[in-house]
Amino acid sequence: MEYEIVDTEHAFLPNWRAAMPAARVVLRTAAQNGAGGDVSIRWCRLRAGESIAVVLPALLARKGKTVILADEPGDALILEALSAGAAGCCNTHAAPEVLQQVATVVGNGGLWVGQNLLQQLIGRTARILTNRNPASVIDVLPGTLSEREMQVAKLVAGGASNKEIANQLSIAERTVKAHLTAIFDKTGTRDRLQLSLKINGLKL
Amino acid sequence: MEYEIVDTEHAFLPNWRAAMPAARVVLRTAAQNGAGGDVSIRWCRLRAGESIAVVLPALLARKGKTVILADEPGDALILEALSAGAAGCCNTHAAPEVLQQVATVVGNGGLWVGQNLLQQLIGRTARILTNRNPASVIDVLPGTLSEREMQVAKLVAGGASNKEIANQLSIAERTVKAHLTAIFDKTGTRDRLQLSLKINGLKL
DNA sequence: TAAGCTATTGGACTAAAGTACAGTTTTTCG
DNA sequence: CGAAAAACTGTACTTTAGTCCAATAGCTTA
Repeated sequence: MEYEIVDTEHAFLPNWRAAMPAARVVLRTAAQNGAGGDVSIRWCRLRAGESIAVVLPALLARKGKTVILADEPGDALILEALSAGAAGCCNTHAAPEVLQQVATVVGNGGLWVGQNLLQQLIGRTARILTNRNPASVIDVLPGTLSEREMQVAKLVAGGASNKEIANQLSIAERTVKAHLTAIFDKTGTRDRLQLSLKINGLKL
Repeated sequence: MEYEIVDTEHAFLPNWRAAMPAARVVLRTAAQNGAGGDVSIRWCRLRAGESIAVVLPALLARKGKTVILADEPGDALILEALSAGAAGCCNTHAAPEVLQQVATVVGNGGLWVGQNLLQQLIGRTARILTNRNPASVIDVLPGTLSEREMQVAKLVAGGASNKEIANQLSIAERTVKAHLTAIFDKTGTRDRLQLSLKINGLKL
C-alpha cells in the first residue's frame, strides 16, 4: 500500500514518518492539480481555520481514499469530512500505532470514525427517521400529554395546519386550538414551530 | 485474533470456514449466557424475522466486538445494529475475502458500514446538527435561495419568529416577511413550519 | 449602458394562530 | 357515587403570519 501526505508545506512530522516511512509529502496545491501518485490512501492535513469544502473536493475526485488529519478534530469536523466523502478523520499528531490502524482499516474498505460519535449520530437519525411512530412522541414527552394531545402534537410536528388536523381527527378547529394551548403549556413551547422542533429532536 | 460465530444451530457455512477456519460456532442461547470464549470478534447470525433488540444485548455486554451477519441486510437493519453497538453488519453469505476485510477492519478498531449508507446518514444528521451553518441550507436548497434568503430560512428552521429574525439581522419585520414569501415560492412550501421540516430534512 | 437581480421597505389587507374567558359531556377512578 | 380529568365547543378577542400591490437603491453582467 502506498500513501502520500498532502499538506501546505513540505514538513514530514515524526509520527507520520514512524507510521509510514515510505510515504511522501506533496504540496496541497500541487496535489489538487493532480501531482503526486496514485496511492491507496491520501492523507490530507487540514490546518486551523481551513475549510473542508475548499480543500477536499479536488482530492476526493482522485483515485484512492482520503483521510483528514486535523488538530484535535471535533465532531462537526469529522462529520463534515465523512459527509464529504473522506474515509476517516484523525488527529494530525496521532501516535504512529493509531495511524497504522487507520491505514489498515481504511485500506481494507472500512471507515475510521469514533464509535461513540457514530452511535450518537445513528441514534439520532434513527429517532428522526421514525418520528412518525407514536412511540417517539412518547419518548420525547414522557407521560405529560394525554392520548389526544399526543395525536394533535404528532400531526403538528408533521406540518399540519389546525384545519387539517380538525378534519383528520373529525373535531372542531376550536378543539385543536384548545389541545394545542394545553400542549404548549405542558411542553414549555410557545408555538407550533417550536413544538415541532422539540418533537423532532431538534431542540431541547 | 480469535473469532466465534454465534448462531441458532451448529452450521459452519463454507464461506465462514474459508474466511476464518479456526473459528468455532457457538449456539446463540449458550453464547448469550456466557458460553464460548473471549474472542476478538463475535459474529452473530441474525435470521429472518429475528429482532436485534432481542438477540444482541447479551452479546454486546461481552468482551469483544460484535458483527451481525444477516441475509441481504437493508439499511434499516444496519442502522439498528450499529445503533445498538455492533461494529458492523454484513451479508451472511459474503465472500470469504469480504469477511476477512471485515475482520481486519473491525479487529483494528474500525467500523464496517457501507460507505454510501454512512454518508447518507451523516449527511442527514450533519444537516440537522449543523442547521445553524449556512452551508447546510445550501445543500438542501441548492442554488435557489439568495444569501439573505438563506439566512432568513435558517433562522426560521431554528424556530425564530419574524420579529426575532428582524432583530437579529437588523432589518424590518416587513422585510423578513418579504424574504419569507420569496422563500416559500422558491422552496415550494406554504408556511414556516413546512419550510422548517424541509430544511431539517424531515420532509421532501 | 440597460437589464436583471437582490435587499429593503411601505400600505393594506386576509388568514391563521394563539389566548382568555366560559361551558357541557364523557370517562375514569377512589 | 362523586370528584377529577379528558374531550369537546363557543365567544371574542389579540397577535402573528402571510399575500398582493408597489417602490427605491445598489450591484452585477451582457
